[in-house]
This record gives sequence, C-alpha cells and structure tokens, in this order.
Amino acid sequence: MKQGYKTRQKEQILQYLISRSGQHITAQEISRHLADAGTPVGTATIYRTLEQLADDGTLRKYTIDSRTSACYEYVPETQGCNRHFHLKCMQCGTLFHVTCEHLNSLESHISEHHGFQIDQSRTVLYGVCEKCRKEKT
Amino acid sequence: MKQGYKTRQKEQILQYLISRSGQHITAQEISRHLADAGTPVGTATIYRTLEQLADDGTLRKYTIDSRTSACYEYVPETQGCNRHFHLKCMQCGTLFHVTCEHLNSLESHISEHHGFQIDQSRTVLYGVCEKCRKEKT
DNA sequence: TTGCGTGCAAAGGTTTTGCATGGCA
DNA sequence: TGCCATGCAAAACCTTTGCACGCAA
Repeated sequence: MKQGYKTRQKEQILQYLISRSGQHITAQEISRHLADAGTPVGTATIYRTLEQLADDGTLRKYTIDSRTSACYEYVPETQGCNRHFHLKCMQCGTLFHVTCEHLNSLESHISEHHGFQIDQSRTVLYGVCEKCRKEKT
Repeated sequence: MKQGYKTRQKEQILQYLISRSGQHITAQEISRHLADAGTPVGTATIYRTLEQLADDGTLRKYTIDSRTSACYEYVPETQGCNRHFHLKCMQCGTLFHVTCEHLNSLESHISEHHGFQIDQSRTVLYGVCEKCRKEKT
C-alpha cells in the first residue's frame, strides 16, 4: 500500500484529511490549513501527495464542477464498502453525500442489466434539495 | 425563454449543437468548428453564449473532470428526455440513454427518503461501458 | 550513498473579465 | 438611439512540470 518515504509533509496532509474524515477537502484548504498551522507545504507537494494517496486508495477524488477545484476525501479502511453518491442542489449549490442501499443496488443493476460500470466518484446527481424546494414557493 | 438579440454568433453556435444533438460538445470543439467553417467566433462569446443557453435550459452542461473541459449538449424541446438517465463512458465518450424502472424508482426513493428531487435531465452517471471494460484487458 | 521528496517558479489549459467597438431592434 | 453582444487581450484559477537541493533509509 504505502510506498516511498515517510515525510513530515505526507504525514501532515494525511492527518488533516483523517481529522476531517467523510468531508470533501480541496488542495487549497489543505494548503491554507498547513500554512496557518505554521508548517506550510508547497502546492506541488500537496498535489503530488494527494495523487499518490488517491492512487493507492487511501483517498477518493471527486470532481463536481470544472470551475470548482477537485476534492479529496479520506476513506477509513474499515469502511471499504463505504460507497456513496453525491447529490448537488442546483439552487443553493450544496453538495450532499448520501450512503444508501438503494444507490448501491442501482449500481449493481446498471452493471448487470446494462453492462455499464458506474464510477461513483465521478458521478453527481443533480436536483433540488428539500430546503430549496420549500423556499421555492 | 430566449432573451437578448439574435446574432450570427448565437445562431451558429446553437445550430452546431443542434446538428450534434445528443452528443457532448466542448467549447473548444465549437470554436474549432466555426473557425474551420470560415466564420470564427471569439472564445469569450462562445463561453458567454453557452452559459446563457445552459441557463435557459436549451443546453445542458456536464463536467467530467477538472482537467478536462466542460461539455454541452443540446436538448430537443419536444423530447421527453426527462424520463431517462444518461450514462457516459469516460473512455470512449459514448453517451447512452437508458430508460429503466430501477432508475425511476431510484428517483422516488431519493425524493421520499432523502428529500432530494433529482433532475434526470441534468444528471449523468459516469463510468465505463461494457465494450471499454473488456478492451481494458 | 541512493534516489525519492520537496519547494519554487514557470508552464499549461480552461474559463472569466475589462473595455472599446460593433450591431440588433 | 439605446443597449446588448462581440472580440481581443489580459487576468484568474487550478494543476502540472522542470530543476536543483534536501532528506529518509
């Protein structure tokens, strides 16, 4: 799994992601956080580290929109099957992540009946969230 | 619906998208096409026009990856494209239109249990199609 | 010592913006 | 005529790359 040397930078980046498990973090947030903590890490290093971690499965990478930056999320090893989908409200822009049986069965169904393998990390379901629907009048 | 003036540029951009209905087109492709046709249109104009068209629902905008450009797709008004989902293969780029019970029940489920109303016309499920999966070795 | 890791700066690529000009209505 | 639209160039952004130096093993 883990390859390469163990360095202060990698440790800190991973630690931060872990401390915010289940949340979507951007490279920029990591950069800012580490800088604020008085232990800045170069941008290039952050991206390179994130790429590594995403490659070896420690993190998941998500892309919601081209005008937004990519996000990374720490995936606890114990929750290997912690798959979830993303719902993005087109009105308030909020991104919800939802873990749900139904969604996973959808994936199997599509795979079996339509021969298509969905990549949950790239897929976002667009719509309107409850709050916005109500406010919509 | 349609607001603003009618100009040569808007007409041509829309015409091109229409001529390729159901396909995902990037701003760059449009730019190149129009330039080749001897009627170039400025990049800024293309982006501004696409944004407008996407806003008023004439086009749909899709994003696969932040390092890739965004795609736009023409949506015929008459077409009840609202009753099926789109599956896009990230490898060969093919777009599949799938009508399926499961998908519709998914929509109700999300609506009832998660309070989120999915807009099928805006949603694309990304993944890998059967053909590409096999070729992948 | 070996060679991966790091940081800086520069490069790349897409999309947006400022501003003067052009063209629809 | 009044305004929106267009184009060019520059700016913004996010991400990647080149390169010399640093540091883990």
